[in-house]
Amino acid sequence: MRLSSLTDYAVVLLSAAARHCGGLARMNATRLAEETGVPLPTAQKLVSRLAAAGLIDSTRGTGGGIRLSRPPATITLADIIEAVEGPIAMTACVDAGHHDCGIAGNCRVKPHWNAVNRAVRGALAGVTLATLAAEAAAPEMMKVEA
Amino acid sequence: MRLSSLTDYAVVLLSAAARHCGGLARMNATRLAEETGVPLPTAQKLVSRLAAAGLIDSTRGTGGGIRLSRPPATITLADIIEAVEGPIAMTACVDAGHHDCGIAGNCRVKPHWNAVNRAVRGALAGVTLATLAAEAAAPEMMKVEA
DNA sequence: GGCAATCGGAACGAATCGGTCTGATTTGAG
DNA sequence: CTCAAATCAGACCGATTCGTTCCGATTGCC
Repeated sequence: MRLSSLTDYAVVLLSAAARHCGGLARMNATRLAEETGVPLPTAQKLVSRLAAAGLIDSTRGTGGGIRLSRPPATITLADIIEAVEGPIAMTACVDAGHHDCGIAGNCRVKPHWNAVNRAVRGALAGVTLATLAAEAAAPEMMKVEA
Repeated sequence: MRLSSLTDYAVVLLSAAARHCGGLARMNATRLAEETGVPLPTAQKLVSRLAAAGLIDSTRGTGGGIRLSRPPATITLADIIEAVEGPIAMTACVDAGHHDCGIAGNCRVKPHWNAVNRAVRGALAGVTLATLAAEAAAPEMMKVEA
């Protein structure tokens, strides 16, 4: 129940991009890496995936770079996670294409997984990049959940 | 963003246990494995973890077995996930004891992760074992989210 | 006191994830 | 028009984690 560190990096990179003129200015992966501390090769890899998912527009060549393809308020955490890790499927049952579950017919829990899936995805879709890029959080958010 | 297959198995096992006399009758790992299709060694391992987490009471020796330590309605999906996978921490930042994040001070996203964490955990805590063990789901729940 | 059955922990193998390197493509200057 | 610099894009390799399997410790019955 932990999202990969690549996803964490992706959020950091996108937040940094969003903070620069609201993401309208053209950035490149190298500068984003320097600014955030994310290793450059990793940042390049993430840029590729995010571009493939349509979250950012990338332009090659000298003077090229990347840019958010949508306003930060319309990019949700669920979008970012799906772009980096693939579809949000809590169990293999839910993921289309994986029907090799040994339990199969006996599994009486399977019908409930989709509801769980939607609940989690809904929670993630409620967080936008605009929120994540905000400078300071409310004090209550600073408290570490023990 | 997918919970491990062990967690999936744990939910199946606990649901099966809950269905037998509301979990009051004493079951053993072998029978649960036969009934659900979960491999026996895996079921045994899960029983150990669930017992260590206090979700079930286990008794060794001939005629021993396991039993839910609480009513199914008071056991949430979040409890099961934490028992099998450990604390629900979406990022390494949130998990206490892991402070080796290379970004550290520069990371302006970190304050927001706890809020995300609580949102996801809240969604999981809203699903109880009693719900998961119910025989049939509403028709809308059967629809696969493409 | 011996035996059988059960849970509990430790070791092995496999798969996925993260990081690095090299190549293809485009723009700008000369 | 040609060359060169800069950028994104894809392929390879090592490392960590996950899942499985096997063996030992403990308990109750005979």
